[in-house]
Amino acid sequence: MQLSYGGGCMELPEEEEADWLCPEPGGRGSHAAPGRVSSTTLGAQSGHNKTLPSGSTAHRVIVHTDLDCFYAQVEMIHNPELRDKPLGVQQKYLVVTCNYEARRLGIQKLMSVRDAKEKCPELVLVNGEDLTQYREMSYKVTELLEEFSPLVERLGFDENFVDITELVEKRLAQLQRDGCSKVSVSGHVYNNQTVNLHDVMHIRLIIGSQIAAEMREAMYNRLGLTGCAGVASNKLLSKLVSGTFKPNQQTVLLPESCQDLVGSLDHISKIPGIGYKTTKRLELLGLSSVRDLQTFSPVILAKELGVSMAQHIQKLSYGDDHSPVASSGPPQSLSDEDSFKKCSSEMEVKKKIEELLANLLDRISKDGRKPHTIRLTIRKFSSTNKWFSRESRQCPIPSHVIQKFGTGSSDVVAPLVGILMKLFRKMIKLEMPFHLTLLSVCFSNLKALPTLTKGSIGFYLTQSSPPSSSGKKMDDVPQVQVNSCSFVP
DNA sequence: TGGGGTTAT
DNA sequence: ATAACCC
Repeated sequence: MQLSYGGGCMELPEEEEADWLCPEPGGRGSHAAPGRVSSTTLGAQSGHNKTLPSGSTAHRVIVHTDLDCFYAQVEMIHNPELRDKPLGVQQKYLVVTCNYEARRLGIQKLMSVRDAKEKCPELVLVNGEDLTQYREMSYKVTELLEEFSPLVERLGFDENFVDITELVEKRLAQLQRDGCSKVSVSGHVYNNQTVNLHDVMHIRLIIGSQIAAEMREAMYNRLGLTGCAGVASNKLLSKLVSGTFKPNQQTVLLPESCQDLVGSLDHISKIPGIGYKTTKRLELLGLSSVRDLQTFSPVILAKELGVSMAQHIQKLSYGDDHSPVASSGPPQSLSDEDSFKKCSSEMEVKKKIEELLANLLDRISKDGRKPHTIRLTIRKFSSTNKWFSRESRQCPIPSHVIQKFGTGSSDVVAPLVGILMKLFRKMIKLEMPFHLTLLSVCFSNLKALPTLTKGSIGFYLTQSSPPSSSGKKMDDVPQVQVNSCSFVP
């Protein structure tokens, strides 16, 4: 089967199609009570009816989406000439991602530019150190997915989790009302497992696969982006299964294949949530396969990692993950960083900080919210270094500086540079030689502007004393400090 | 090894 | 403030 799109065709695997006889079309209680997921009654096969309480975590349908080589795709949309060429996106000395043309020629993610050029001299490289266009496209994707369900959680710039449980229940109810005829899976079924049309969870997941296909179609038609999707009953599983058929395909996991999926991972470090450090500690305990972790003594594991961590990762090893899809909403922090070979004088530091700050101020003004905390992070050069060690200092932003954020051209730069240089001196003694390889500035504790509702104190204060638009001599005029009031949202 | 992000301690 | 995790 092929789905055709504006710009071409996308291959999708065959549909598995079958009749699904609806036990109880349109009958009793087909409308869900507000606040709860609609009851689903299974006719013929079940001896007991099942009801999902609102917020139940037991029968969720989760989609994980994962764009194909995201940065490279954005660059190709921007410059279609690059379409048919091997393309890599470069940050400093690294090719951080590349298109599939380049992958066919042996280029891999995070390969050094040296190795990449050696492997493939025709490789076209574009600089991807400025993330602006990627970030913008990334949020367009998240917003598109939010049209399906408000429960969308971002993971990096190119992945999202969507909890579509309620949407699935609606469609299920609609199918039953229609006296439904057919339900067919979209995309792959993990393990080629046979769908049991008398199993409601199978039906839910199949409906989920259709929704996932609609999501991918919308991403392609409206944004020009291709990607993978995985459908399963929790975040962990949806993420693991989305990667099983790689470029631009989707896969649904039925519950019976869960153990096969986690068992297919060749190492515990492949479980999302088990990172570098935990992997090392588990290896010291002699654990390397997922089965090793599943069958290891929980008591001894807890002695090494603490009860909480131990229970958490052991559950993960079974494919158990009850963590909710937490809507990301707008970002919690905005940061800008730059790495370099060497920075060793206060003047250079100040210059870099001013650059980072200028970019951040631009971004924060578009965001609309105001940061109440600022942080400076550095990385010191060290040959024997534990290689990624950063130090940071943060402080509140004075309220009189916060005021000046939204208001266009006001001079917020000087006081912030002052603050950042003070933070810098807390970490670096200027009388000692230093050698930095990274500087980063971060705005956090972002607060929405107070909403001026009729009746609020803020409303009348700003009505009687509107902000001056002169922008220059605001310091002479006593300003109403709306943001520092205790009634901000 | 980049340039971002998040949550837990 | 750092350390862990994710991409």
